[in-house]
Amino acid sequence: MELRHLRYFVAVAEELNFTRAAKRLGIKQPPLSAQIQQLEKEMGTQLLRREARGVELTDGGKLLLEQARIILRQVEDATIGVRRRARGETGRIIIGSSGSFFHPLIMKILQECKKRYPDLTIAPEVELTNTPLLLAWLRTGRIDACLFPMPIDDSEGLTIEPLVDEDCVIVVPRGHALANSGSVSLASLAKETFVFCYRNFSPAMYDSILDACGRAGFQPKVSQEAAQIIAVIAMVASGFGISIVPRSFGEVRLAGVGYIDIEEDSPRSMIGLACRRDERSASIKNLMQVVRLAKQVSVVPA
Amino acid sequence: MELRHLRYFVAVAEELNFTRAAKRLGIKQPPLSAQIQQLEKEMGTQLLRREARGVELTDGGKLLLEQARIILRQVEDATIGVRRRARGETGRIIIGSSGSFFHPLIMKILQECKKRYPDLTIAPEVELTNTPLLLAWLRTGRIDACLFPMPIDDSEGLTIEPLVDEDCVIVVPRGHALANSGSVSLASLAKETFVFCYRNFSPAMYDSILDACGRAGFQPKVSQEAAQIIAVIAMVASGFGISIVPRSFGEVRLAGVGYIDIEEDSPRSMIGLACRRDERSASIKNLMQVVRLAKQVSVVPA
DNA sequence: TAAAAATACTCCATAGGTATTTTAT
DNA sequence: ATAAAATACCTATGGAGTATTTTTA
Repeated sequence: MELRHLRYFVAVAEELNFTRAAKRLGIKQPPLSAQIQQLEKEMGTQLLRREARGVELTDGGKLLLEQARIILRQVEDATIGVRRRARGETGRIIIGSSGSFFHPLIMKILQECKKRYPDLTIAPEVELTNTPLLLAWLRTGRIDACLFPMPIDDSEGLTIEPLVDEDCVIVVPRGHALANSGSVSLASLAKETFVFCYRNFSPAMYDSILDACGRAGFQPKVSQEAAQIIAVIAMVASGFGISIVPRSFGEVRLAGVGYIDIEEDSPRSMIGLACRRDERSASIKNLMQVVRLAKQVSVVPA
Repeated sequence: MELRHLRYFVAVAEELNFTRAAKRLGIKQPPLSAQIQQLEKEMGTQLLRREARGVELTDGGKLLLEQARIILRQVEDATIGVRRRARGETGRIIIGSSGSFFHPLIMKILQECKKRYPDLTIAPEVELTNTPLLLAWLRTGRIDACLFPMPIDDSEGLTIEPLVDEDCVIVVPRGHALANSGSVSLASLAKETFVFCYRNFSPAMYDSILDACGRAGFQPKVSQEAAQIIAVIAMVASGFGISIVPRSFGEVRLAGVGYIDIEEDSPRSMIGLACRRDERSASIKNLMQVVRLAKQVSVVPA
């Protein structure tokens, strides 16, 4: 059986007249009769009762009419769906990230993507992990794109779109000596004890902070390490020490912590969106394109 | 697009190799390539990425593979379904009846039908009505088959399969003079007042009862008429009079009534199943056939 | 170099057209 | 007598086969 048989059958079943159906189909009556006879032979039963005035449907014909309409509709829908999928307008992108990112630009990009491609789902990879593993996941295809703290040591084979470049702030527990300072220099933190994320969580940020401290003349004493920045802030609140986090984490208004600006030479936190350089999926290219455009429009140079 | 394109595409998508797919399809590789190229042209996008070692699916190709499998499955299912429908193994038969019939043979036939054709639904016409209207409904196709009290005046164009032939019993209210009689003659009811169904409800049964009374030497005095036999029995219970109903209605154990046998020359209640003589639907023919066979097996001559 | 798909062509099966017959009012 | 489908036969599109080239790991 071919779709032609179904298309022809639906025409005859709707017109209840071979001649009119043939005209509607743009073919002549005899070949139409022949095709319907083929179909009846394959079905092993009559589908249409030929009466003197037109034709009527048999029980089998009635059922086939229903089914054929559904099938033909589905073929059309599939065609449209495949075209949209190929254009990257539908589908599901799994996007990874080491922990949560609070920068408003990231939210803006996800919103913009939803606006342009409402049928494209951007799903976060649920398992939280660290940068090296995310890199491996991106390369093997477990995830399609990933938010990374930049720079990445090993960006071989990846396309990276820089997204966020912000400074850091100091997190101190309520009651700390510096809690009421408007801003302080890094050097004044030389005697403090610190809580940081494991270096693996984000080598780039870790090194950026340690480099800045080095330039300020000290090596921070680390009392405690955590697996996420949120956990770091919670630990600061619990008195494990102070910490340095990207400015956008100042949004996390945990009871018991305060944020202080860093006077000059703050470590910078940079985040980029990465995908495989040889990526063929239009949806992922669309996402990267949205990032590129959104930055142009909204990031005002400081 | 034709189903051929989908069949070929599924083969290639599953083998991920044109040559093997062609072999599986029983055609050669070049025409298979040509068909897939046609499909890609119609879809307006690449479906398969041809790599040196075999091929891989694009996003659009992945979606089409899913959809094509569904469509091809649906075509197969439709084919099987149409064949079954044509054989009368599936579908829905609307069966009419004037009121409820309690004869066990009727139940037996419905059960037998369910057993032989489990996917064939026999649905009762819900609107209760009378014999002449049911006849019209059967002729116009509102119902497909109908249980009728026999004989029918106007059986033109119908096929009728006799189903039940039983005698009648007398219904009396509790406390009636005859309530404890084992059996009585019709003649002894000459002075009673009666409750009957409207003649239109079932002309055959009405006439059968009146004829029997006539032969017994009296014309029953009718105090009240009802639209269903069940209602008649309820009215007897309420003291409107006595009545005569088919024996199988003795199953209706309404509080306040008793049933008494009729000594010789009882009116007979006959029920037949009718369908249109020119009926083409195999399912309805199957139902009639079940009636024919069930009678042969189970009706033991008295 | 080898494996696999694409290209170029040829052929023929069959979809579709034309003319006519059959069928049932 | 008419309307409509079936039959018979012809035409030609395009699906499939054969031979060869191209491509890439």
